[in-house]
Amino acid sequence: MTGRKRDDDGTGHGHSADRAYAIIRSGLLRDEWPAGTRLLETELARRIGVSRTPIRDALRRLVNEGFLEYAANVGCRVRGWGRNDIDSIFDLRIELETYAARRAATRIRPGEIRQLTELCDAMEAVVERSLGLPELRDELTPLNDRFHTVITEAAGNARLTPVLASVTFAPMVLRTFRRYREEEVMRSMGHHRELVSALESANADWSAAVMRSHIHAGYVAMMRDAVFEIEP
Amino acid sequence: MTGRKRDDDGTGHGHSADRAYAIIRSGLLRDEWPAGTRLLETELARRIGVSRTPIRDALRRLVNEGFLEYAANVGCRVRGWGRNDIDSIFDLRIELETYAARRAATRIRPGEIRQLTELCDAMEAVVERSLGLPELRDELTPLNDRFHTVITEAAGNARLTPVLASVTFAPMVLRTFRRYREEEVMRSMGHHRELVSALESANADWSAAVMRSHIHAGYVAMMRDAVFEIEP
DNA sequence: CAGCTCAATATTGTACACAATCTTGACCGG
DNA sequence: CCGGTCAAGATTGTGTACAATATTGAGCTG
Repeated sequence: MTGRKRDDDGTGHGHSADRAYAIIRSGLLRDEWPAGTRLLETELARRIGVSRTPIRDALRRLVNEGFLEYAANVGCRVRGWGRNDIDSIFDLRIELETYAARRAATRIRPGEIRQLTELCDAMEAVVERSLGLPELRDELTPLNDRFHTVITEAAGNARLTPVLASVTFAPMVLRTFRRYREEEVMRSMGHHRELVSALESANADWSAAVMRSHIHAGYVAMMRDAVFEIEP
Repeated sequence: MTGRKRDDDGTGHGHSADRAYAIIRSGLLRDEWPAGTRLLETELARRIGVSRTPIRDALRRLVNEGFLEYAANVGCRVRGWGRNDIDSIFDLRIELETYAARRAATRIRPGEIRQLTELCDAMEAVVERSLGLPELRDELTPLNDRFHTVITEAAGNARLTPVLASVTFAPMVLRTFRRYREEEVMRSMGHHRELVSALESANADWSAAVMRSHIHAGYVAMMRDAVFEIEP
């Protein structure tokens, strides 16, 4: 890890607020609270062992990132998602990541190509190890994340990275690989290798087309057997 | 100057944080502080007449919207804009608003078409009145904003509106009309009318093409005679 | 019994005091 | 004279008390 002595994402505050943010976010990713649950500032403050002030900062960040919904004088609720949210998010990802791949094809540098290749190697090694144990596939998520981030940043649009981060609805996307069938994992790895080839040959249209296929395939896996809540 | 802290409106429950947010945002849009200026919580609290707590909430929102930069234990600075930022933002607007127009063409409802027509009427009335007085063109901004928002929401993608807002609400986009030449204002009004026609005929490709032209034209006006700061 | 009123309670919003951290500038040594 | 060091001041981060507002549920009314 590089020298990051403190929260560095631009909205971080002090130490307590960061800790509260990390703890609450981790609970949300573990589905600790069902959708619609009110997160009470006092209770969180007691559980985490800080005052309400840093809790409020943490909750505001989680609202901004789409984990929670906020209402004045009422507070925060855990956000649920339905078919409509998944459709919206994947639709936007198709637009934005395809745009990123198209631009990256003519801008990416050799060092970034090398990073992508190494990430492919690492992901395939994880796949190899996880053949009978789907839980191990969770290790793919951070590698896949970095793969896409390298392409996003190679696109050379300063605002694209934060926009894409705000679109990617973490609670949902984080578990994508769990829904994949084994052959879909293989196909995903193939897409990654093909993307590297397309980018390396500076072929913008090819790069964009592979990325579009890649995200469509993820959408199908996400929608399969999905059970959605009733939205009020 | 005119900040009266008691009973500022008829609603009676004006939240201090909302009021602080509105006041600071208004100052930022009026270029009250040069880029790089530190906004001190204590001073803002004194000027606005509330405590630091709602000021901090307002500053967090403005950081999230891209008006300010934040550093831990240092506070907020007014964000400056360079050529790279403008390129990035208009590039993203082209992608996202074109996507919105393409989708809206087959989803927009008669009531929304009517709204767009009325907004065109209102904008053209403002243009008429402002022929010799470019300052009056600032009145176009909220109308133009609503025009684009109607199309964005007609696209039927739940996540698109906040994403576009986070890209578009940048301070410089809000001042676009001041940079337009008179014939460019006319062309912009023409684009709006053409968009309504394209949407009304449910022609997705036509709608997308007009929107793309519309934003390209705005980009050219924004870049003309622009003087950029030296970025650190 | 359904629906409403309204007071008691619970929860968020704000103010303020203190702690932690950064910034500034004088002082010192080379 | 220049650069580093460190203490004093300035500014943000956190804790806590109180005010404003929403929620809840009992009691009332038709």
